[in-house]
Amino acid sequence: MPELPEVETIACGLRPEVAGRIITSAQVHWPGSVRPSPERFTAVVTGRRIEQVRRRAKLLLLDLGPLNGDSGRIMAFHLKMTGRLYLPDEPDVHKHSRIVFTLDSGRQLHFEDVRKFGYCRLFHPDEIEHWDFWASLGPEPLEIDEARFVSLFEGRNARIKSLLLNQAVIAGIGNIYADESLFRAGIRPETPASKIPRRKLARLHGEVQAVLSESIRECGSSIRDYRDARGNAGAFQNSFRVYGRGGEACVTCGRTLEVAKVAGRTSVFCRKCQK
DNA sequence: AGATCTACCTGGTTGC
DNA sequence: TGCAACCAGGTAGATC
Repeated sequence: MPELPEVETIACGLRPEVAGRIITSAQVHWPGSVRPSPERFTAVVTGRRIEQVRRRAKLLLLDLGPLNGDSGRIMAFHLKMTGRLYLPDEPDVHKHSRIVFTLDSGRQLHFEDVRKFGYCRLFHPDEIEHWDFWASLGPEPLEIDEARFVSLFEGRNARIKSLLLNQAVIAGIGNIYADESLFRAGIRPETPASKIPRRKLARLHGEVQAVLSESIRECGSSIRDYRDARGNAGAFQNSFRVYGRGGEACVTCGRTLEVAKVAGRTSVFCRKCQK
């Protein structure tokens, strides 16, 4: 389930292989994975140079250069839960390959997605700002300072975990890093943000940044589907303190970690260490 | 404003 | 072994 660190890892892995390369062909194997239509999608991207590989929130962006004097395009991938973007060693079409790009280097770039929740959308550079999802995205958690971070939550009655997961409040955090950050900050996921003292929100700012940075350093977390651009697993799952550990002992106090649904998501926390 | 539910999907796991 | 039920989770959209 690619969140910010996983998408960042994929972007870094992809960059040296695809930046500067020209897309010589694109095949769409599942129409629902692309917008606009597969015919249009293929026609628009073919022949363009991939100029940059970027990330914004959980979106992986490929900036495509102009063709025949037009404005260039942005390809925005959302991997959702099971999406993968990678360069297989051998050209091939796998069972869940939804889009296969062939590059002028001879290598292929695959967008695989078992559950078909992910997508790739095409935009004109000045058009992406009008995309509702893009326009609604909150700040990047690694670029925001403490005061601004705290101000995102102050006076809000929603539960803190719900706000952390809300991409319009802060962008890029999903279930894993929400639970891990809240554990480290000593805050229970169901706590209304307005009830959390300022100093604890300040601490949460530090812990969110620490968890995300550590995970990026470890090339992300691999649970089931996630792999980086070269097909390798990340290692941060070995550092999980609460996610996926319901019923096990808290690493800090030994108490049994509890599981609850908060904001509709499975949430794991320690009743003793998180208040 | 915010919570809750459903839909979108498939594959792995669990339980009988 | 077979098969059904359940779970994972990001986002949109509807409803209260």
